[in-house]
Amino acid sequence: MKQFSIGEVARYGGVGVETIRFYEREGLIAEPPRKESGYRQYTQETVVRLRFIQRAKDLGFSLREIKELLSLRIEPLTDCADIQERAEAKVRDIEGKIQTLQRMKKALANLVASCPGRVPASDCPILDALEGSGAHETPISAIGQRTAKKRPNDRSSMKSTTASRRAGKGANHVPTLPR
Amino acid sequence: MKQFSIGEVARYGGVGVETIRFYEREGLIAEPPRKESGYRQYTQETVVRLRFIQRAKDLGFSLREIKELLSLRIEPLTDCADIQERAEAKVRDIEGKIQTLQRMKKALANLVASCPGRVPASDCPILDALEGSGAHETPISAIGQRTAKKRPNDRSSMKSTTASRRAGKGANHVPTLPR
DNA sequence: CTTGACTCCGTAGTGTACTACGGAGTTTAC
DNA sequence: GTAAACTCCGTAGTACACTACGGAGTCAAG
Repeated sequence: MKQFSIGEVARYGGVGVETIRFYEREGLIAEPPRKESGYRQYTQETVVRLRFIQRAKDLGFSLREIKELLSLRIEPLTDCADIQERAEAKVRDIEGKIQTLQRMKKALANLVASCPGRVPASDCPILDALEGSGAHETPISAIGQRTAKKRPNDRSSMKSTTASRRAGKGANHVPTLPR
Repeated sequence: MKQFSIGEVARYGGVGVETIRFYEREGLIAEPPRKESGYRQYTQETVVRLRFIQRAKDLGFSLREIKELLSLRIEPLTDCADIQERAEAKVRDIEGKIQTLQRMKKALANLVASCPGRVPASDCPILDALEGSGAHETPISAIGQRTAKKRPNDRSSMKSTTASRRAGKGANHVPTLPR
């Protein structure tokens, strides 16, 4: 059985040497046996696995998700419906991102179209819109990707009352300046 | 002239207190004068500026880009064409992202559709495709967002020969396993 | 033998955009 | 007065996915 060094496996797997060690630390690939020198000795299976990882990344899966897929791959009770469900969830995720990007693009394109070009910046409708001033109110604030960041952090659990109060007002509610 | 504390300006600007200090460190907002206590004293202008930042973020601009827009806003020689050009560039950037996401979605949707559902994972066409095996070759590898990461790092300049050698082979070229 | 490429390790760093902390001082409402 | 909320600061940490380093040992080709 042909043995591969880490450099070889990196080359055939389409990643860097450092990345291999990183994936090992993250549990995406197994630590292989070593030579007396301490050099890692891989088989072709690791190359296959690395290519799986790259392809899954290309489809938008995160390393955590890929790790789960890899586990399911060898789980005896798994059937294809489970994998399918994850792929469907990823499709929905991607669709959401596309929607957000489409909204951004549309708003930006409108701003570009409203711009007469050769006027001073002080009269620029794009800047006016960003400033929230100008003749028409462009609803920029409902466009962006400002979703709550998931922070699975022990320390945040003690501050959850603050988060609850904010959430109750709608995620993007900004108070009006007092006059 | 009404003065605002950092908490007030955060509330009206739609960001957190920590974020304000972060923006100050990054140069997105100016450090304001202080009270004797050391407390920051803001004006309404900072609220306006924070809202500008949020709206620009909603449109997909990075903080660095927003900083530049904010500079252009007060630059006497700027005309609107300059702002327009940046907005157009962002539209193109977003279009590229949408394209990539569409390709991902299509590939995933095809995989989902090819899945019979209730078969063992060992016969799953999704996993087969990710593994690069199976009856038909799905071109996953041309889909993803694997662009070269810009790493403006002094230290990388000494290793540029390695990068050059890799680039010359096409960004996604992976050697074939020897048989 | 020599030299250059490669390998090892654990830490630190990159980029992006925040967020939290600890301990101390200040402000505000009851 | 008291207590809670607020402010300060600089550092460290989050998430994500890598990437580089330094110094020492190993390997392979000339």
